[in-house]
Amino acid sequence: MVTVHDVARHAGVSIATVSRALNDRSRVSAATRDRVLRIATELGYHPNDLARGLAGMATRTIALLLPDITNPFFPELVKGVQTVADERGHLLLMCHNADDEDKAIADLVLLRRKRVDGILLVAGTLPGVGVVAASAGIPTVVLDRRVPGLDADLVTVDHRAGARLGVEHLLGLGHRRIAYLTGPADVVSSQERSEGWREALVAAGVEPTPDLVVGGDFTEDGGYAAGRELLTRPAGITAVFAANDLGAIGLLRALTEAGLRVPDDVSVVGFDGVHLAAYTSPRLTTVAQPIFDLGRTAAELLLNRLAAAPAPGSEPQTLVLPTRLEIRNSTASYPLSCQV
Amino acid sequence: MVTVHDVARHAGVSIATVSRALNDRSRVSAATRDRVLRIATELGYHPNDLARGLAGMATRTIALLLPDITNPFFPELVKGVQTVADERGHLLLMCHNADDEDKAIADLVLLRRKRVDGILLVAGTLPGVGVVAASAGIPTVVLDRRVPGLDADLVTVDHRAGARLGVEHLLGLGHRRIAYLTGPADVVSSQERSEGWREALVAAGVEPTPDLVVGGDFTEDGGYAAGRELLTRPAGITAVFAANDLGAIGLLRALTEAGLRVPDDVSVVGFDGVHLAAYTSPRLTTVAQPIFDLGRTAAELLLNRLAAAPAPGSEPQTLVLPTRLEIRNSTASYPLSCQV
DNA sequence: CTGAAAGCGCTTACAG
DNA sequence: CTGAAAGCGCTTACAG
Repeated sequence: MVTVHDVARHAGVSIATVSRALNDRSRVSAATRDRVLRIATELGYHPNDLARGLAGMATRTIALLLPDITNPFFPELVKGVQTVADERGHLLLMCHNADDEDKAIADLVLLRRKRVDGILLVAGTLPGVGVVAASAGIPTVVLDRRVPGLDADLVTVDHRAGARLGVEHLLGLGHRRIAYLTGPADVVSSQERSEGWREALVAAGVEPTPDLVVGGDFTEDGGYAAGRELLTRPAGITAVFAANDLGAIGLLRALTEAGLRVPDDVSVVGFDGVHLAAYTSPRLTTVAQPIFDLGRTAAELLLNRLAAAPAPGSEPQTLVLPTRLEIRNSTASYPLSCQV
Repeated sequence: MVTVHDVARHAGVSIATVSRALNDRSRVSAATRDRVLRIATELGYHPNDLARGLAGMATRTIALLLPDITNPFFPELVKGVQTVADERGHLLLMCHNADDEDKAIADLVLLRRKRVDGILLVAGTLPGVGVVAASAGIPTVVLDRRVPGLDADLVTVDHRAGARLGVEHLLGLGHRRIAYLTGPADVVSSQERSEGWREALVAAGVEPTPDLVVGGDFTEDGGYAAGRELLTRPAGITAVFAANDLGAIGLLRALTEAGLRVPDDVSVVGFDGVHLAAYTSPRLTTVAQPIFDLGRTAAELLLNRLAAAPAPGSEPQTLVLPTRLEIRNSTASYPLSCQV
């Protein structure tokens, strides 16, 4: 490995000058800098980031902690983050914790040892107690879901308002008996979407009775099981609002398998707006989040914080991006529908 | 930040002893070691990996380079890799290059600076020339797709044999005019699947004419466009073999939209066996790769290499895992089908 | 079993 | 503008 010493020797300068030429573009003569740079290139010099970090420099590395890599929501989010990281010359490291808080904490411990500059945290089902401690002192932006107790910037959408949007669409179509396919019980965003469903129903004078709620977990499997369960209920359901698209996809399959037609017999609305939702059969009407922008915005917020002078008095920021109802082919008006 | 010096002072020993107690479990008395360990915990000591790496130790970090995070194939692969990394106490870093070789090279350069111990490389469409150079000297295992010129271990499936499996299934059902939905032209695995399709047809006495081939790119969008294109051809096609599941999903949508029924009017076979393929409508018959095991096996191979004494004479290994035909509901026998 | 010292590759005041 | 020196936090022969 070629080091600053090699470059210094070949250039006939000290290692301090090499370092300055490489980093601090100000306090070195143009001629010297050019020569050093040229020789560094000729020699195939690559700075050792470990040494750099040890000597106190930023590592220009941020980490993204993902709770669930299987949900197509996250790849789209990653793209948004990646775009910004690339633009600003930062390396993006991703760690996957499968919604396991201990794994997330372990990742955080290791990332701290590596002296990452900042962290983008998608909270998932994490209660956050251990995570809050493990991320202490590292600039952090939380994505999509709020972590109780974490005093960090947050970028998210208004899940509750989004859910109302979806349910109001169904109400406007004439549906009254609108079931709700939940996400995992301990995920905050899932809870908020649940409240949105409830509020929209109540506002329309419909009682959100327990027989309208069926438990899911944000996966196709969970949505499928929920669909099978719904079919056994004599609830007169004509529409289902699903807490996320992946669950809706599983639900669609259960309904279709049972011989029901969507949207002729039952209407279905999803949440997230993943790319895939445009390819289901029928194409899924859904409450779309600006997923890419969510990632982009969070990354920008983090990198701006890192670039700014450390301002201890600055309040944590919350950015709420808008959702949008994407009407496709899985919803139809009630008079034209039969009941489940 | 508490350092070895703090621990040493509190324990009344030298930093050398602290280091030994922390790492080398042999050359320190049990009593001393226990005391040091206890004090390190009390003080909340966390070793600085930058310093460790600088001093010559392994970083216990491996990186996974992904060409396409949107394809659900990759999340399942990541899970396999992650499992092994966790078991063996390594941090897994993921980098996404969106099939852009320059980005992959940039990642490789940065990862080298960070002194990752080894690399898992999913090659994607990368021609590999620059990548080969950028990964030189770092233990590397290539996943899924061969990189011409890279003298590294390879874990993959026999794409050609897998494709034959899928096409033979259709031939066995009585289909003759079997179209092929390609992947990106420069992806090796896509090319090999294409050859499998061709071979199976030829072996059955069917000529693989150009009007049977339609171009895709492994995405839903590509599959959809290909489906629209196929519909305009007077080729008498009764079945389509798709180079991957995601493409098949887009194809399904184009066919369905045009009023065709799958499998009654057209049979469709995919490739990959992503979880999602069990949730399409109809459920997709596909040539399944052991995706999770692919990731697991590659990670094990890499970590075994890292653990072993550096053996310069050791030949690069190639591990070929079996594919399996997963018959679901998107294929039916030809006599019962009409033509496109 | 344990300590003093050198060294990993860099950056950054401090002088000049 | 430039160099000599100290220091970042660790590990590892080398002595004892």
